[in-house]
Amino acid sequence: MPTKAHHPLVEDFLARLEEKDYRHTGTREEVARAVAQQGSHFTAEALCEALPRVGRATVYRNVKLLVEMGFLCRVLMEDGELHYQVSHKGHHHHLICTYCGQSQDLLNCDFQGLLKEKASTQGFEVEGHTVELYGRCRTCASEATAS
Amino acid sequence: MPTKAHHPLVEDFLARLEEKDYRHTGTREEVARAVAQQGSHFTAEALCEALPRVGRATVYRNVKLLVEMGFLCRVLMEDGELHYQVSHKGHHHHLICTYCGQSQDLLNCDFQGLLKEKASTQGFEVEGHTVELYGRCRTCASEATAS
DNA sequence: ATGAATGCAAATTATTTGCACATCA
DNA sequence: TGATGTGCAAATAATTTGCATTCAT
Repeated sequence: MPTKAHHPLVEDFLARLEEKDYRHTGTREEVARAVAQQGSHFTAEALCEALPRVGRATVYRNVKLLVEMGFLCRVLMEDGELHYQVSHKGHHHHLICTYCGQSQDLLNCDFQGLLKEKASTQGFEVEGHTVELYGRCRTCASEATAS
Repeated sequence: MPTKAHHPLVEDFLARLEEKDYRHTGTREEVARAVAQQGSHFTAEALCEALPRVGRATVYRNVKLLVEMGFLCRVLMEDGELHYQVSHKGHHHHLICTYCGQSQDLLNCDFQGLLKEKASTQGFEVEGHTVELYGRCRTCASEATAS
């Protein structure tokens, strides 16, 4: 018997499960809660560690579900490692700080039109895109300047 | 004793090896040649298959070297599979057709300025970025229209 | 000669799958 | 109850590593 949600992501996930005729289980709620408590981005492994009582396979199955439902998105790190991050709906891109590792979203930035226009000059119809930006965040930038 | 190169990528790679004090071996040349003969993008596995006489580990080691030297770049497919593709130096992005699988480069498209400007409003200093575009290429688009 | 490169097999890492058991509707 | 979900352990897939051997300089 699931507890009250207390977190928008958890609530939305549970609501959507019902909508899609998936079952609302205690384990799914735990996974969603663990996701909500992670930092800006995390690995499947980190989730497993945060959920020692939940089997790895189940963690992976639910992460996949969360991705399919649009609650999580995949983030490819510069070194090729795959991370996940809570997906802010709508177009957005990731600003990944290579100094402290934090990731933030790039807001108010619509490339879709520009991308489509550029690609169309080569006859290519853009249907989707991913953008990852690497660099240093405000904090790390100011620390570098200070020292 | 290595043969004459006959392909810019192979020649450039061999030249750079010397420059960096790596050894110019027959195996390295074979790997470079196989890379040059791949389609627009390929997996490490495909290279291994094209080079049955070369050990997997060696293929991986040399792919890594090619990436470090900037001759190859990683391409993340929509399904998460990692491919490689010959890197056209300078900024460029990939147009990956999800219908036929071909990848082409998006030319004459400099986002760096725009990206930096947008990110700077959040105090983020962009140092690098990746962009992958998914959609359909000219050929697949026209086929879809025709049918 | 001697240190780097290679091949092979074993080790890792990340993820998926089969199946018996538990749980939700 | 009856299907869906879960845990576990085994299976896979992708990549890396250890080490004896080979090769380039």
